[in-house]
Amino acid sequence: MKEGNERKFKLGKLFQEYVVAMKWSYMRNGCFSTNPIVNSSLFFPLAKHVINSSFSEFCHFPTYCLIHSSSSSSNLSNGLRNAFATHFIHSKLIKKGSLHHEGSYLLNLYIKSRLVGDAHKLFDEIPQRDVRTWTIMISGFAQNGFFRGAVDLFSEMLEEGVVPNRFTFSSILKCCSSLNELRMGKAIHGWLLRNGIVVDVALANSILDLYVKCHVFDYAEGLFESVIDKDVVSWNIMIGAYLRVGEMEKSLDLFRQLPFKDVATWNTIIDGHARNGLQVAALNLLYQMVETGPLMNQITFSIALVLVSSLSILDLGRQIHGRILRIGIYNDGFVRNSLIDMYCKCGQMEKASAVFENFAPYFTTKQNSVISCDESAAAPVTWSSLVTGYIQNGRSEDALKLFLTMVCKRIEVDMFTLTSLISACGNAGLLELGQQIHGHILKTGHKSDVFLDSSMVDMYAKCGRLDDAWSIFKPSNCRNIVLWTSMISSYASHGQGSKAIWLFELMLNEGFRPNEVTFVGVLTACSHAGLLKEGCKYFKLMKEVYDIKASVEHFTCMVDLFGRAGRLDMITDFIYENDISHISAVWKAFLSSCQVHKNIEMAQWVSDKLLELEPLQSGPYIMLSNTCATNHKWEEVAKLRALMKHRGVRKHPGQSWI
DNA sequence: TTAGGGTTAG
Repeated sequence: MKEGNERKFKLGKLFQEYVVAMKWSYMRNGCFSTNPIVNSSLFFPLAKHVINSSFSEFCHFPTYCLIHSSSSSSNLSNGLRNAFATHFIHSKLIKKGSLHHEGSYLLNLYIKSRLVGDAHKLFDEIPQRDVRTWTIMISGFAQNGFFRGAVDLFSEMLEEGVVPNRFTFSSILKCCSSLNELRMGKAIHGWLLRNGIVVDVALANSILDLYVKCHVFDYAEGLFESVIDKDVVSWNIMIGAYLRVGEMEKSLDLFRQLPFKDVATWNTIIDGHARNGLQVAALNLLYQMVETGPLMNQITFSIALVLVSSLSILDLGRQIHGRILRIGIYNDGFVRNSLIDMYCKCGQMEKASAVFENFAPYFTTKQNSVISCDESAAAPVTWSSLVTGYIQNGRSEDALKLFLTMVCKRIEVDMFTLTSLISACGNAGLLELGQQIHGHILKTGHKSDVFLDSSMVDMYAKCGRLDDAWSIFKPSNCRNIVLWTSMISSYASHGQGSKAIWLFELMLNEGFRPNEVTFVGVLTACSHAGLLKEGCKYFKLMKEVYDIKASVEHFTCMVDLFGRAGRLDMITDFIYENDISHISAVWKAFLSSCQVHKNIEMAQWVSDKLLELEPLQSGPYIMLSNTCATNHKWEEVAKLRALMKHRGVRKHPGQSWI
């Protein structure tokens, strides 16, 4: 037998053993019936493929198998299949004693199966490691997000005297941009130039990406201009760069100049518009893509669904859902999650949970302890989306039930979910549950997170525990404007105006720039503490120093401020000076001030203004009627009630939990 | 080169 044929024969034998072992494993996991490999229509073409292929192709066999089975409704995880196959092949190679020759193939396979730890162990066992071996390991680390590890490996490699190649550099440059290590990246760029290394397009693109990610635009533009054989990737990087900093004209200019736009070009430009608040333009671009552009991929669908969510066009969302089903990319984790998120944001919780339920088998397989790397990474996002969806749709109870299910199923509850849950506890006044979740966070030793801290401060404050809120805020080492605002607003809502202002001044001293919400907190603090002068000062500061346009919330705070200070006369001037007489919320605040000060004439005038804006709302009638009642004007009260009845305005009675 | 979930006001 010729050497080549012998090799094929051996591979065929190996394949048979593999299939037998795999079947056994499926049976043990109770997944036999759903196993696509036992389906004969798949089995024979695959067998043929493997027997005719080289060893390296054989190593990709599980991936190949996965591509074919991913559109069927297999509930067996891909990662498991890959991991199993990889371990199996590894054991065979050890028996054959050919780890020496085939080591880098196997290493590649471990990386593809995302078994980075196993790959590293194998890497240490391989006796002779060349550039190839090192590069597979380094890029494997980089692909799986272990950027520091990759950089450490890189320096080890240099110490051992192995000379890196283009691929090594490309991987390391990716790490530099992810770690924001501009200096290291620049050093590598310089080294390449000094040593006359041929910088091909791919490598140039890595450098371009580094400069873009590290925000050195002049370098990026210079490099972009100087690269002669630019490919579509180079263009896409530059287009994306301009979009990220809001340079819409520049990005569109490049977009128009580019003759061959690929799917990534379109995805970049559509998403970039959406992220810059230009949703309608993004939608038009999407339509343009459907008509004249390349075929949409799963990323396009994901982007489109996010766009639909922000525009709340449920019909379009449904159409996209249909298209996703037809194309058969329903199993993509991102697409699935965007779909759930879209239904949540459009208030369609039933639809959202239906999509979620369709994937339930993925998660229940955990009982059989088969959950893959891919799915364990995707699952918490999906759960989190649904939990958050329930909370945002005011269904805290459903959210909490789902949370309990997650705990029972031992699905990792990540920071995103915990943040939403804490916020829900705050809104519902569920102090005990909030404390339990807080305890859970402390026990599991999650890292400090500014989102979580903000919602925790808010939760404790809303549940009346200002001291606990402070004890979260004080030691926090990752303060941002939202966290400061939460604490300032907490003091404000507890009537501790001077403390809120003290904290605000402290924040300014530390160099934080207040946003519109911060000023709502500060103005509320002033109004609750009767600090008329300070309130006016900060309102001016907001507009003149921080260039923040006053919104309805700020105006109502100001009206409230004048009202509580008993300066009803100032309110009218304020309303006309700021040209806000068309905003009903302002008049409502005014009316409630009239009620507090028992000023019946003013209340009458204000409620007339309010009724011009909202003739069918019960609020103005009720508030005016209450003002009359506090002044014992019972005839007026009766007249108002009659008028309401005549105009068909109904007041829904309030209800209390107590 | 391109994609998903979280915090603060009223």
